[in-house]
Amino acid sequence: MEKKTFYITTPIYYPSGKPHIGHSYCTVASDAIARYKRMQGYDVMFLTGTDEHGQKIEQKAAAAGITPKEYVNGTTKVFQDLWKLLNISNDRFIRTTDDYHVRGIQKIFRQLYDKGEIYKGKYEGWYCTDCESFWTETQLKDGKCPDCGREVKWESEEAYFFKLSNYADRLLKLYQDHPDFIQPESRKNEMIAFINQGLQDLCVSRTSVHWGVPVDFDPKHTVYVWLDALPNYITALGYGSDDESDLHKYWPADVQFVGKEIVRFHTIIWPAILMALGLPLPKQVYGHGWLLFGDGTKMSKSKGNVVDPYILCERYGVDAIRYFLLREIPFGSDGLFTNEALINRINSDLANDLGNLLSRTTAMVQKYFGGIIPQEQETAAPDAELEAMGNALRSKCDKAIDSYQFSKALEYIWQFIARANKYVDETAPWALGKDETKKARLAAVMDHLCEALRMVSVLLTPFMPSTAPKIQAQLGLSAVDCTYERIANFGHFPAGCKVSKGDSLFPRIDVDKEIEELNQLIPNPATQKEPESKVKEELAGVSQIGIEDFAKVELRAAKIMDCEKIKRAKKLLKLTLDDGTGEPRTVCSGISQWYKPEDLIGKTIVLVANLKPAKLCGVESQGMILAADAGEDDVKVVFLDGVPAGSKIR
RNA sequence: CGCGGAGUGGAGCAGUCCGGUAGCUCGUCGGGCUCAUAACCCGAAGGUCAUAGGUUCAAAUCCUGUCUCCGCAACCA
Repeated sequence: MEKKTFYITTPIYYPSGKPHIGHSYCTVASDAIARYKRMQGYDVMFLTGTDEHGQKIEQKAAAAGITPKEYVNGTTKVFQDLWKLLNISNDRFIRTTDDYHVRGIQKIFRQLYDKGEIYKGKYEGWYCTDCESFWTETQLKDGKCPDCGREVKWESEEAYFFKLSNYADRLLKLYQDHPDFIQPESRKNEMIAFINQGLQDLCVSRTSVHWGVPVDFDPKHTVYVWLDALPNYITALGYGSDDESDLHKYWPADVQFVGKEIVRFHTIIWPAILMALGLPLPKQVYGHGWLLFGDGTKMSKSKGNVVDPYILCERYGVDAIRYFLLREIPFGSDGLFTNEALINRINSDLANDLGNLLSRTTAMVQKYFGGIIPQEQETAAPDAELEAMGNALRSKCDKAIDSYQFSKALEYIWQFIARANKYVDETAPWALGKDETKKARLAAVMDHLCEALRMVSVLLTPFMPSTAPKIQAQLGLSAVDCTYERIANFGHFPAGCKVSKGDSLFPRIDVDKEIEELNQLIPNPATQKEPESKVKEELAGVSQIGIEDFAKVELRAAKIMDCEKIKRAKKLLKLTLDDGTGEPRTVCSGISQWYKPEDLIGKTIVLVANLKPAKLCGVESQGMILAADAGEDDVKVVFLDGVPAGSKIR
């Protein structure tokens, strides 16, 4: 009989830098599912990979003086090495630069074009010739290219578009007919709201980006990220190649794990592409939460507050990290990542509960029976409760796993571990050991403890793939004793196992000492100050100007007549100024964080009077006022006292 | 009135859809045990469930207003 299949994917990561703990989180979660399903007997396909095209990579490579391909060869290797370190059991690893993927994408593009799902149109925006980049109005800095600061022009570029706008109804129907398609539930409403705002057709090619898959029938176009990256989930299975057997075997995916920030792409664009191709849709897209730091900020490369998975694995072991990620944070929600929480979990769950249970059990079997539990056993009252819990354990975990509630599954396992520890107390084997007539009872107690640990070890295998075998080795178990089938219920600890006390699974960590050392290794983003060098750089970065340049700036004293918050804006105050001309003048200033309107009314400030007006949050700002960056997160407006409005300042 | 999430004992969370003794983990305090990684077991203290109203016999849970925090969007000219 054919085995049932199970296809699970992670997003393909963008290798423009080193992977951080957030990448690890999603991948470890997927791995646990993949391993669990394999254990249950599924024919599993577990895919991860890297999204290697695009302008950012092109630029990074250029900066490094190497080709984009050389660049991604290096960075992708880092990802692959990390997955190896983290014991990730992916069956395939797709790189969007792989030949088969490129061919698959070209075929998809052509197919959609032939079907009329893709058409040629114009992409418009502000264009910087030097950077060969389009920018939206809002990306511009001072009306100029945010990258190089040069002038930009309103230009249009020929581009291909995917008729995403045609799919709104079908997508809404999809969500309605398959309520589980988007998980967790709360994200679904966001997607519905997004669709109801109106879907635009999607630009799927660029002529300004060269590092990507060329459109084979129009090679000056490069396939843009959506149509390049998303279909990796099917090109990895051979879509568009000579051999599509894997596609037929595994597609549609059973679940696709993605970060909540890309749920939109995976639940709107991706299904629309599949509909256009006439392919079945994934059964579920699961948007997991983010790992946040103690101060609640998101983990990201740009903020430089990346927790290094390598350092963590090196210090605590891979399984401890895997355990923490899956146990601490309910999968759908955001969670805090703190050193304290990590060490606490390791100490209390892994060292005290699990490690210590194994340690005390093996020590006693060795001490009382020389390592082999006698078969002559006598049961007693406390046994029943432990047995009952053991009997229910596997199905409880199955259920939690089926809804991807890792923390729940682990919680059940730990409830059982706690029960086993309590069982030791109830049965007091050290007392039994002193009485020769109680040997049979003692044997039963040891058997129960070893059996509990056996079941635990099997259930932990998907989560902690290197710890589980260590437990089994100390219990003297062989592989055939450690299958999913053999933990359906309690009571199958094999006779004659040679139990021996081994090394501690997880040594206890001295919290205070460790935190101190960690903080030196991993800078705490909450307390870390901006590097001083940056300030110096900025000072040095301003080149000298002549007085004629300064004369171009018209500074005038102006009195604040009125001031109010701009409702839609978080940071902006709208100031009405008397600049001496008699005409009131409106200026916006991003200082609402530091000043209340009533604090400002009546004060006199320095106005940059000849600044080109700009629209901010719908309000035209005719100039700017001077203020000082007084510190890390502090701004002080420059006030003038006793100067008539309109006075020139030089 | 932009969209969304959240406010529950010292900390982190569950419970909210489907009203009915406020629960879990860690921490604190007291006790027990000694097989074990000073681990394990038992017990206790500690919460007006952000706030103000409303519905109800009954509200953390439903409704309305308010405040605060966090993402996203849009702006520190």
